[in-house]
Amino acid sequence: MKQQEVFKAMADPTRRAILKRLQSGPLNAGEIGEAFDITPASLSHHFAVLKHADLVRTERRGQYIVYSLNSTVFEDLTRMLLDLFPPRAGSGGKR
Amino acid sequence: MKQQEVFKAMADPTRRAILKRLQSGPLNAGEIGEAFDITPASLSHHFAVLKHADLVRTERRGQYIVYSLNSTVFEDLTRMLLDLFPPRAGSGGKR
DNA sequence: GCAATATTTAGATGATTGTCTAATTATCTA
DNA sequence: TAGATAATTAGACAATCATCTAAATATTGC
Repeated sequence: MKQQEVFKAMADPTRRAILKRLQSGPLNAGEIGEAFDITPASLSHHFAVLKHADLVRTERRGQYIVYSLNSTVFEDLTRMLLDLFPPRAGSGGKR
Repeated sequence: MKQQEVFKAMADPTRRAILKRLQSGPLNAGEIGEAFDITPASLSHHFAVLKHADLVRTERRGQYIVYSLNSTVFEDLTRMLLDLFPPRAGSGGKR
């Protein structure tokens, strides 16, 4: 997995919002864009970054291109963070 | 917590390496710097970013300034990521 | 095939970022 | 107090980034 690409992708608030928007299920580019005040071109750029980091998957559905979260990478991401911040006794865990 | 600052701080490979270096315990700026081929000034800049994101704590110890991981923020970070990527049934967990 | 719609690509621009050198601040010790 | 060491701050510079407009590509339905 491209650790650097993933972290870079997550560094932008718009991209994080896109990921959050996709939690409720796959959406096409236009539907995702409704929530943001940027041009389709800019949005497309963010999609490219997310795709390059393997955080989202795409599938053409006729005229539309449908985006969805790539859940397998999230496990990698979790591992990545646990590696950076190994939980210590007494921290985290229960709420 | 400043979500944006944290993600931005994590986006740089040198800063992630610094965090990783601090896993084994507190170190002063010079000790941390030995591992990297950058000037003290650049290193200091990275420290400032990490501090601003509240990922590290500092304490002056005489001539030296000692850096250590701020473990409380890691829990926040974990929550932040679980929020972005809520684990779904059948994903993650066992290996 | 053609017009309409959805999305991406190309190219440009201003802002942010990582790095450097030089100067400054803080601390120790002789 | 003066010199040495540790680290930061200030200012500059090249590279990267988020955004835009304009043009290109892909698909649908008449």
